Formats: sequence, structure tokens, C-alpha cells
Amino acid sequence: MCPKVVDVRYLSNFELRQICYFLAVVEAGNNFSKAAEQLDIEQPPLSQRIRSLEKALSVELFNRRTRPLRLTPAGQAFLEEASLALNHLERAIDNAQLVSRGEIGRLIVGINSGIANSLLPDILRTFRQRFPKVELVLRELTGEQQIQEMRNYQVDVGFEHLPNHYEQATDLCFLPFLQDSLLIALPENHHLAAQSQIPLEALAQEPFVIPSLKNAPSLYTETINLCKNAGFLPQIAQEATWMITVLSLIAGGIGVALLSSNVRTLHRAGVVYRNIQGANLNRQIAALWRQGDENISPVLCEFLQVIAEVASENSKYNL
Amino acid sequence: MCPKVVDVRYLSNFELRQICYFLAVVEAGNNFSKAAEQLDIEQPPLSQRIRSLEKALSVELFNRRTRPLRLTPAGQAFLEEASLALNHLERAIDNAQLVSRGEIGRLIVGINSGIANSLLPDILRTFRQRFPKVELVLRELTGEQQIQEMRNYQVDVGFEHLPNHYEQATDLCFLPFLQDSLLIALPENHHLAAQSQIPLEALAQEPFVIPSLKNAPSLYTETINLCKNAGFLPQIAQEATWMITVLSLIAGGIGVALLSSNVRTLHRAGVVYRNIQGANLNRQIAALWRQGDENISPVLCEFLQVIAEVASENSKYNL
DNA sequence: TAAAAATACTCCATAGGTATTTTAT
DNA sequence: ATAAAATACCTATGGAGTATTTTTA
Repeated sequence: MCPKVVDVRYLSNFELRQICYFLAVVEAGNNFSKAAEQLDIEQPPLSQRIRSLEKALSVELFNRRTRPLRLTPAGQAFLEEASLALNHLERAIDNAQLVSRGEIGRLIVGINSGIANSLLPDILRTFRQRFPKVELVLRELTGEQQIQEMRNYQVDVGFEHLPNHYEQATDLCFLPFLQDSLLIALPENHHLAAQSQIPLEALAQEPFVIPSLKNAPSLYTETINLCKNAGFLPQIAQEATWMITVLSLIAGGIGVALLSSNVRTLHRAGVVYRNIQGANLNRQIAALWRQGDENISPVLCEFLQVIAEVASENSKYNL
Repeated sequence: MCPKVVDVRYLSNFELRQICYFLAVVEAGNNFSKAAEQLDIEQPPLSQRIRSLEKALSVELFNRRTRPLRLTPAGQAFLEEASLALNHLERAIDNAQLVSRGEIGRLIVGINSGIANSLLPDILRTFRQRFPKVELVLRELTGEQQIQEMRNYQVDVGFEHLPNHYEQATDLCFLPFLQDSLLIALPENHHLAAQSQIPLEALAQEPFVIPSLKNAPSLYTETINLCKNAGFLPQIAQEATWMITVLSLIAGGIGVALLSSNVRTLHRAGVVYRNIQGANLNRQIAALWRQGDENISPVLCEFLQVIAEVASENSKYNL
């Protein structure tokens, strides 16, 4: 068994009141009567409390054979640490109250590479501005990990694309806040790159680079579904996990891909982006968090509020 | 008025017991029943104490809608500082008790240059060995300052030569612990330097360098008295405050001096020391401290003990 | 002698115990 | 169904008040 940090049973023999009263007496210049007045109690109880403290300590804190009273060396030693202790206690109380009001605290945000690429910076900036004392911890995780860590209380809020097979989970809450569309990514020297809009059907014979089902389930299934609707099954040349890899493969001429429109912010030499003609599917980006037993944390609440605000301001991203 | 370090009236609304119990619950893995057992109380009172703490804080510390219970973020924040607070409190209690037993603490020792030159190192070394956790602060002060600071509680123990005109002070206590003798300091090329023992009468026509009455009253009066007893009044060429100056003046041939035998440990080029023939006066070195209203501090008590021990061991210095 | 702390005594607020109910898994 | 926390109620310890005595300067 690990050694106890603090022997609480021993400490329970003492009383905060005793210690506060002791500090008050010292602050009043070792004057019991004056301290009693400031504490709004009578002098005798104050004397009694100090006595009881001294008895509990088995230590004389004041030398009473002189007026004004003086601290004994032991009293001086006690004063120094006790005053630190009360400072920490005061901070403990303050912090607890601030956290419970969402004014300070920590929020662990799960992000998966590329998702919410568009609004995340705005959201973070706005939140930081409004709650400068809240520490935002970013964790870059795949969707799977994100949800696992969320259930482990290692992540407080994350972002996912919808549809998503976790959507039905009763312990998670989803807030869709952003419309997203897909676009076509091509090698820059591809013969279709000349057009600014490309119908999906034109890709029927093209090899596809496709993000893995595991890491981007929404993108994977959407790609398959869209192609099916356009009358063909995509020919998969290569699967890849990271967006960076996907873009490299495209630049290398391995194939084309359907990607979230937010990748437009990612400029990769050798890759061009083109809109899909006709079909402009509505994918959604949602924030998600534990819909647990506990009350939703104030910090999280404010964060969701900021997401909603930023989303409504930035309708420009919602093409 | 300076801002209060701690708002004791506010803190008095809380109870150490509540906080200790809270820590105990956390240490027991957020399990009230287990914590109650370890605290040797029943579970209901424990629940009540935690409730009362939460009420006083206006903060929920535990989320009770799940088993096992979990700390809320506010509870986590409270835990961190509260645990520090209790650590300090434990240290406060320990330190007070250690100081009251003389096992740790601080002792401010007044020394005046040269006095107790002989035994001081031994005393300090022995004391440090025996009480390594007691901080010894040395303050180099003239006799006058020493006594003033002692009365101001800025010095705990000092050293003086006897006789001393403070000897009758009722608020001071003297412990003579070392016999001291005088010797004659001469320029090395002085015609008397050839003898190893010099009768005082031989100095009747010599100019004297003499430490000032103010800084070394004992030495001053003894010099005058000894010369008178030898049948002459010393011819004072120069007064000087510091022993270093006195030796410089002697080396420069300004005069001779009667000095405490402990200056033998001080080798000054151009100065030689010779014993006084016949008369070997018993001067004494005494430790002194406040004989105040308070009980003598345990640390001081141990220090005096060490002085006595070292003095009796080192009778070699008592020539 | 005057100011301040200690002591004696009373009252009541509240911590802890016991029995029971409620809640979460 | 079971383990664990909350609730209800009772008892008694001890903190605060009032009156008084003791101590220090």
C-alpha cells in the first residue's frame, strides 16, 4: 500500500476554527480581545479555542507571562506553515467555485485530423478569448479512439462526421453544427482537371484512393454510396489512413478521391480540387460528448455555446 | 491597512473535518463506506459531512448518479489545493512540536569580534553535529548592540567578558564558562620581545594602544586597573575599535597592548605575544541570554548545555 | 489601578450513532 | 437483488455567551 499523503485521522483532531482564530490573534498583534472583536465573538471563547489548539498540539503558542503577548518560537513555526495551509485552502475553495461556474477549468478536445478543419480555429480562438483561464487540451485521435477516450473520461468533447455508426449510442450526445460537402481531388495534370465542375459519372473508370473505413467511416461509406447512386462501383486503387497520404497518392497519379470540402484549406503540390456537378450532398459535422449521468460541465456547456455561435456566423463555409 | 493574508472569518465557515473526510473518501476510491470504515465512523455521518462541505462551498464535489462515485471537475480542483493545504497543516503541526522540543528551530547567536575566539568554533561544531536541523544565525555585534538586540528579541544568546557593567541587569542571565588571561602584544622588533615573560612594570614608559572603552569595556578597564596595580598609569597613544586595527597599530610600532589571550590564534606579521610575568589575571568569558518572562527556549537550553560541555572538555584553553 | 486574559457555568448547535429508505447496477 | 448512499431521528460533546476572577503592567 502506498504511504498516505496526509494522515486525515490525525488531522481531524484539529479544527479549522482553532487555526483561523490563532491567525486572527496574530494579525491583531497578539491581542485576544481585539481579535475576538474582529471575529465577532466574545473574548472568552477565543481564549478557549486557542487553549484547545495548544492542548491538541501539546505546544504553547503564546507566551502569556507578558503583555502584549508574544508568540513562542513554536508558535512562530506553526504560524508560518499554518498560514500557507490556509492560503491553499482558500485557493481550494475559490477554484472549486470557479470551476463549478465554468470560469476556470480544463476541457479536453478530441480532434481527428482534418475534420472540422474549417471552424476549429475560429472556435478555439473565440473560446480562448471568452474564457482565458480555461485550459484547452487538444488530442489528435481517430474517431474510434476519440469515442473510447470519451467513455474513459479522457476526452470531454470531440468532432465527428455524420452519418456515423455511433450515432445511436445512448451515452453520447451529438450536436450537428456545420454542413459539409464533398469535392473531387485530382492530380493536377489529370484530363478532367480542365473542368471546374465534374459530374460523378465521369469518374466511373477512374481508380480511387480512399480513406480507410476504420478511420473515416463517414467518408468511406459516402464515397461508395455516391458512386453507386451515379451508377458505378468505384474501383479502389489504394486505401490510406491519413489525409496527407491520400493527397500524396493523388499527386503521384495513383488515383482520384472524394474528400471533405474542408481539405481546400490544405494546398498540396500536384493536387487540384474540383466541385461535383449536380449532386451536392449534405454531410454534417457534429460535436459530440458524453451524455452521462453527471450534469454537463459548465465549461463544456460554454464550449458548445461557442461552437453554435461560430457555426451560425460562418455560414460562408456552408456551401 | 495591508490586505489580509487570509480571510479567517470566511474560512471559519468550513471545517477541517469536512475536508479531511473528503480526502479520505477520495483516497478510498470515492467510496463513502470504505472511507467511513477507515475513519472509524459510520457511513451516514460521513455522507452528512461531505454534504455539509458541499453546501458550504455551494459546489457538488461528487457526482452521485453513478457507481462508483466520481469527482466532479470542481471536486478535482478542490482536491488538488485542499491536499496541499493539509500537507502544510501537517507540517505546521510537526514543526511546532519539533520546535517546542528543541529539535528544530533557529538560534541567533551574537558574537563580538574576537571574544570567545577560542571556543566558539568548537561550540558551533558540536551543536551543529548534535542538532543538525537547528539553524544557527551568527550576528557580529559590539557588546552594546548585542545586549540591545537581545532585549529586542533579535539575538537569543551572546558572549561577553566579565566584569561587565551589564552584569547586574535583572533581565539578563550570565553563565561564565571560560577562564581567560591577558597577554602583552609587542612590535616584533621591540626591545622587550626578547623575553618570553615580561613583568607589567616593564611597560611603565611604553605608549599603549588600547581597545576603546565603548567596544571592549572589560579589556579597557582591566588594562587600566592592571597598570595601576603595577604602579603606573598607562600612557595611551591611541584608542582603536577593532582588534585588527589594534594589531596594525602595534605592528606599526605605535605602541604595545594588553589583549585577551585568545588573540594568539590571530597571527599578525610584525606582532608578537608575550605572557605577563607574575600577575595572571582571571578574566572570564560568559554566555548571556534573556532571563525573561518566558520559559527558556529548548534550543537555547541545549546550546548552553553544549557550551558547558565544550568548556569543561577544553580546559587546555584555561591557562 | 486598569486592561486583558483566564475561569466557571449555562445553553444549544451539531457531529456521530442507529434504523431505515432510496438509488444504482 | 444487492451493495452503497441518503434520510430520519436521537444522544451527547463541545463551542459560544454571560458573569466573574486572576494576572500583568
